[in-house]
Amino acid sequence: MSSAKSARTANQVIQGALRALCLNGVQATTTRKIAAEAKVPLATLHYHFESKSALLMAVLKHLIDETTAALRIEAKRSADLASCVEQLLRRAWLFLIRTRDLQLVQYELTFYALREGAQWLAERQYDAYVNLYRDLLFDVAKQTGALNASDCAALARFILAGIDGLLIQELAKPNRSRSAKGLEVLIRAGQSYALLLQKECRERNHRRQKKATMELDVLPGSGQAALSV
Amino acid sequence: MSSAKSARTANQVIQGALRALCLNGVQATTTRKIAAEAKVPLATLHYHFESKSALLMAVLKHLIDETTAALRIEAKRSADLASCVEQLLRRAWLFLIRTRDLQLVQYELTFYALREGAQWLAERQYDAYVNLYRDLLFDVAKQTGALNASDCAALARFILAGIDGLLIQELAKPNRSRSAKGLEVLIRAGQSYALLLQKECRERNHRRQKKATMELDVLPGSGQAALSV
DNA sequence: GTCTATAGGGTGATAGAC
DNA sequence: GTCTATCACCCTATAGAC
Repeated sequence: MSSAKSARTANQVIQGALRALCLNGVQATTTRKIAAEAKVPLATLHYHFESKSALLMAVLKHLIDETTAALRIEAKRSADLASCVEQLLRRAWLFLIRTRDLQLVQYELTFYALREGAQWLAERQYDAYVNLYRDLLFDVAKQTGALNASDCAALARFILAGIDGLLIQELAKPNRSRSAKGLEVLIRAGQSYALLLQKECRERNHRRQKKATMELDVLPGSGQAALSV
Repeated sequence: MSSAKSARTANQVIQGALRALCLNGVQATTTRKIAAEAKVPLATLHYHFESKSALLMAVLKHLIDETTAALRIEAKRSADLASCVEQLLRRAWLFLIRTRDLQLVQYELTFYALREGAQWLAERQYDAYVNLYRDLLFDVAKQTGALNASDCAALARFILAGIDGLLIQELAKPNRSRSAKGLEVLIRAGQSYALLLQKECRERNHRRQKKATMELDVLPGSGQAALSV
């Protein structure tokens, strides 16, 4: 039928796959189990997806989109960078813990992607999360002029790494109160790093201004800052 | 033949499994591929290991032991806690990057373990790394009396999480220079956290001493510090 | 687009000779 | 302890009717 119905079925398959993956893990998830969870005949999977691998990659893409969207919505505007870092980490952690099973599947699928020649998808995932955190930080930072975008990206990478590390510890050996303490430490570390970056940023600006004043009637201008990625 | 020969064959199987896992990933590693890599007949696997799953868990155990042993050897004595944190992180990172493929397999196997009812092994892995870092830190900290063992464990967890997060980023989207910068940030963060813990530790000691002096001729003693895990 | 039935092959595990 | 041969099952994917 129409592509609307088709898309609905494809989505139904993805949802079924997600349930099957949560229940069995990537290793033990077969197309038959997916079809059963999605309540579609086995052949329907292969009509909508080129292969099992392609279906699982679609699931990972879905998971990335859902997670980043949820975290973006949960984010609230903060007055300063320090409280932004704090709120961001607290809300992210709360969400990730609440969706523990999905996060476990997401890690499994990421490693699966690395093996299936879908490195691009792992990279996309990485970018999606770094950009998410960077945007949320920059929303606040640009108002106070505290940090430029690339500094925000560096801070975002630090936060992402911290969250990943903490989550993996919680998955490997669950202990909520230990993780809660770890989160507090991470918040402080993130705030300290933000402060350090701000100081460096201010110093760069001062130097640039001084240099610009000195060269004002020597060179015809263009003091654009290089933006390293 | 003797159990010596038997152990040698079992080890040969583990080495073959490791090679097969590096080449194919956990998902695509079959007992046949393992047998081929190990140059043993298929049935030999099942004589030495109860099941494929048991064999893979043995591989993970082997990997944990090898990694912790290597990192322990690479560690050098440091004069103070700050340089201990730095050296520890630098050496660990260098080793992990050099053995990138093994680390990828280790992550895959850990998640596999979580699905195979071998949560205990994931916990053992977690403990092995936390204890490794804690011991290396405490070796230095106890000499200066800077930190007690449980503070060292907290610092160890922070370091472990940071390393894990950094390594996952490098696996998902490889970029050595970006990771190198991330490592520098992590070193500073670890050193800052160490300083914070030292300050707290000193304050605790002062309070305890003051309290002990005040209570000297009121109570009969026992000011043992509680050690939380 | 959806379904039933099945092809074609790979899987983990084992029996039984040596 | 080691090996060959094989079992019994499950896998992904597709052919072809509707």
